[in-house]
Amino acid sequence: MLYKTPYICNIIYYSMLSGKFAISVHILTLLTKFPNDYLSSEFIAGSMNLNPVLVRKEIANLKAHHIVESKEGKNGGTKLAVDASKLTLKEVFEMTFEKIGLGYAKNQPNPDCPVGKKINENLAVLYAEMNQKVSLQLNDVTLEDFSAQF
Amino acid sequence: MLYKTPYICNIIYYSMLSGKFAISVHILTLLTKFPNDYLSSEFIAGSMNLNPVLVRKEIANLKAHHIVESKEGKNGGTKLAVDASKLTLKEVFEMTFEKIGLGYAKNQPNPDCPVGKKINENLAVLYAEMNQKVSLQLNDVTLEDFSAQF
DNA sequence: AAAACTGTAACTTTTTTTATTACTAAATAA
DNA sequence: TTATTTAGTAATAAAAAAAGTTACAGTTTT
Repeated sequence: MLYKTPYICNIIYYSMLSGKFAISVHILTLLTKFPNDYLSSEFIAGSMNLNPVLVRKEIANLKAHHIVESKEGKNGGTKLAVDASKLTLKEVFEMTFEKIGLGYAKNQPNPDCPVGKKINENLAVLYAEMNQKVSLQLNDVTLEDFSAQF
Repeated sequence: MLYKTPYICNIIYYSMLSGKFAISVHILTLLTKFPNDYLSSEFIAGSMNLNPVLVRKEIANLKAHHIVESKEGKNGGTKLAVDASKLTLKEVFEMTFEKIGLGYAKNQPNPDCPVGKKINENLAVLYAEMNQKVSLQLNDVTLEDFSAQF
């Protein structure tokens, strides 16, 4: 009897690409430039010099947000599912789960120290304001605007 | 004959702490709270739950910018060298070499693709504007303001 | 002279990111 | 109807980055 892998993944493992926003914007710009074609992950990966599997993972996220659609099989690929003039970079920003900020120390600070106890909370307030300002900025740039620069 | 290490380091190796800004702000807040004491790296590390050597490395950077001073030897440590009401978080931001942004894809994009060729340049323009807005925000917060929250 | 610090080099370990391999499923075209 | 191309995704491996550790020279203070 042949053992067949059951094609199930219990461990939810998702590569956390460091530049998710940059990668998503790159993908979306390409799709905007070729609005009538289904672009393959291989082609997109070629423009980004990135592994095609990682491109497909990012596309999976964009698909979950219904801004692109894919077609499997020969001549398959991905194309834009929305109007580039209607999609703002703020929406892309939110889809990539990214947050602006200047980081937190990795370890949990000492709760017995008055500073340690509240440092992350106070930094969070500072960073929240940053996010608000950045969101306003990104809300003014549509994918069409951004793509028109190329 | 005993071999003695020559106390020279040719390879410039500097741990690139991910939350340099957060760590520096934490250190500076502690120094502001205890303006009359030289705080040891051990003490600071205890509040941050971080290795003392890493604290000393961050302090080295702050020293290079002349905003703190250290004293070696017994009862030594670090204290603020400037007025907390004169130092803004924008200055700290700049000292930690941090830049706001949403990242770049790690690999160099394909220069033969019109999008790959210009993607980083166009993202940089976007990010530059973000930095400007964030700088304006941080310029309004002094170390004294921030520390007063604790 | 002992003790308590800073400063910093040289590793080591851990964690995070990125890449690869492998295979299922789907769609197309010859 | 069969070969081919493509998406989707699991599992693993490799590479890179971050954090931690050890060790010790040099400084002050007591």
